[in-house]
Amino acid sequence: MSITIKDIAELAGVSYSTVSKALNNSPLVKPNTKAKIIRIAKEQGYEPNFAARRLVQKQSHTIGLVWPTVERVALSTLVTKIKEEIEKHGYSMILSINSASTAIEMFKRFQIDAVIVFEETKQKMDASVFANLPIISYGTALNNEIPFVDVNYRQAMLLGVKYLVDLGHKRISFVGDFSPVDQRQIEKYEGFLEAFEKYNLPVTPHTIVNTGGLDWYDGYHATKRLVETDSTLPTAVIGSSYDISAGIIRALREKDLIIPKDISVIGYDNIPQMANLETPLTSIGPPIDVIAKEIVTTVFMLMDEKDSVPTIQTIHPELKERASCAIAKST
Amino acid sequence: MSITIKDIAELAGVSYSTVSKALNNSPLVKPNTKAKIIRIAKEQGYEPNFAARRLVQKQSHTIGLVWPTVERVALSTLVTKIKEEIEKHGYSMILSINSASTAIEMFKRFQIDAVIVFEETKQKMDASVFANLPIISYGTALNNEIPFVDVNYRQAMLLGVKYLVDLGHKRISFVGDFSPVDQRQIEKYEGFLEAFEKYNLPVTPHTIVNTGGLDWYDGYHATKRLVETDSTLPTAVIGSSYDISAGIIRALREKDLIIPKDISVIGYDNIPQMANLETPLTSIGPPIDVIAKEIVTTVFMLMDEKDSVPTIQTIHPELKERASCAIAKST
DNA sequence: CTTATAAATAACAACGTTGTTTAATTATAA
DNA sequence: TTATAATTAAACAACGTTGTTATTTATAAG
Repeated sequence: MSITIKDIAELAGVSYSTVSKALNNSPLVKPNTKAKIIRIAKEQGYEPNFAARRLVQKQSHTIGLVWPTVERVALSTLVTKIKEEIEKHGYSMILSINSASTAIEMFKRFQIDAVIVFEETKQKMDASVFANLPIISYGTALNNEIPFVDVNYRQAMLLGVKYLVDLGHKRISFVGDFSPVDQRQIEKYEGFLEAFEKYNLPVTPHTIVNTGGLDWYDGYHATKRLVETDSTLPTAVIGSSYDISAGIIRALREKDLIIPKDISVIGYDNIPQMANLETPLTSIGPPIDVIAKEIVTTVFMLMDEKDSVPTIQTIHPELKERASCAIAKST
Repeated sequence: MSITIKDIAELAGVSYSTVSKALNNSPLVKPNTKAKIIRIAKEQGYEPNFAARRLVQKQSHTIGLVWPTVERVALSTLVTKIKEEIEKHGYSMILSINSASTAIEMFKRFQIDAVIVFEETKQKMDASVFANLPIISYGTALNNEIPFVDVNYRQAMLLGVKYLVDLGHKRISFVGDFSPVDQRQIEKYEGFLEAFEKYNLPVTPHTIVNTGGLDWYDGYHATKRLVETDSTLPTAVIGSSYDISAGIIRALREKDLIIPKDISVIGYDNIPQMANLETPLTSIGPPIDVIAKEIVTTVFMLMDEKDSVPTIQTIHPELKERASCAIAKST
């Protein structure tokens, strides 16, 4: 049996309501008694029962994050950032790796104040599951009722292509996976094509390189194939993700192509790790802290007043210059 | 204001205690009334208040997992497995990426029934933090009071070396990171040396290859260095982790060395992903499900009766044959 | 010295459940 | 019928807090 405010009340010779006030640092109790009560509480190793507290105050000051695909590293940086952001608001974050609906059920048991969902695939979820619960999704729109924080992938590609064009590049390749399951990858691909059209760039058989996967070696193999053809090489390459870009760099280096002297490279995913690659990579996409901040801000807005939040919120990408791009050699 | 059993009682024309019993499927209420109450509850979208329930029943049927280093993929498979194992016991799992002591504080607020800690570095934690809380650690001993599930890395290396020796190999290399911070890596290294001595194998400058890091490219570079020397190549290589082994395979393939015809490879980390590498890799270490099961079993033992659990529990490794080892060519 | 006023504490009613006790109803046997 | 047992439902006391209201005690004003 753990110790309660009643036990402390007894020991201090006051009523338990006084103990409650003292421990909550209420001005309604005399400094003397307050000090004494706090002392006794500490001595006795008192730990508040949060179930009881939550029964009367409705909030838990905790936000739940649903993250069923822990195996995907890409998001882990974002998760960490979101946690930090949440803590700035004086809240805690808790994680579940269950599917969205199971996770939400569990979070409700813990009287979580709001939920953030990272889910790769669109879920059919009964509206009753998230009724009266501030909830937001990132990555995939779960449902048209649930506010959704999105990234403008097309604009990111436009940004990247424009940057390269401004440096004088014309032969640009896109190395990415555009398997039909992942909407985000497709948007990157389409964004690239859009930009290509906009800048009137020449499409060749090597403009688009399909990796067929999202791992580093998928990018590696694809790039290997690209650079081993006899035709003229591109002067710049855009990789569709952090991992793929790592593979690209590896393959280029093996061919003794020097970045950015011989070839320029841009990678999608604006994360700090980009700087740690063999060549620090110029990257596109919203900086990870911007995404984190946006998500967290939206959640808190949602908790304040449900109606003020737009259903879709789009984050705009930025370009972060590092050391992997140079002016195109005049060919 | 959400709906409570009292509201349902009113609607059903019974007392709230009857509603409670009906919803808990107690035999003390007539099937008729029970059905009616359940129907009304469903109609009204009743959701139990778990804070209230927990106030009277002390258990939450949830286990917390502290996992401060989400960025490390290696463990994510294990985390997923542990979750499944916990669910087999009818419990839920919840995650925190905070440091151990912060996470435990939060878990206590949620009346978590037990805690599992994955922590890379030894923590100094006040005993009061985990007093009266079933807690267990994996990976690193947190504290001599907290039961600790360990892996016998030395034995794993012995197993691997023995297996290769039995296949006739004599020139075996160990590719791994033994930076002084990670105790586990060091034990693998020492285990390898121990085995080498036991089987009287010849130590050469290439017996031990230090990667200086745990990423795939660390293994890749190290192996590259190894195979590009002029001296006689080893006939077998042991990689100290999944990622490093992936790098080893890549480097060997690039040198047109065929696995296992030209060279045999064993990787530490007995995870299913080993089968998906370019060459399915024979691996050593406790199978991930065995580790998960051991951890979860220990936690439940701990919840039952605290004293029955030994402070250190060692899991023994196994060798999983796949396609990466062959009989040594007679040189 | 009252008496009004402020400060400090005590008392008590929530919060939404569960589990135990008590009461009311119904069925069964004498 | 009536006493008795079995079934069903109601009543009530927890669980450990917080917040509101009531009471006591100290302080100041007249």
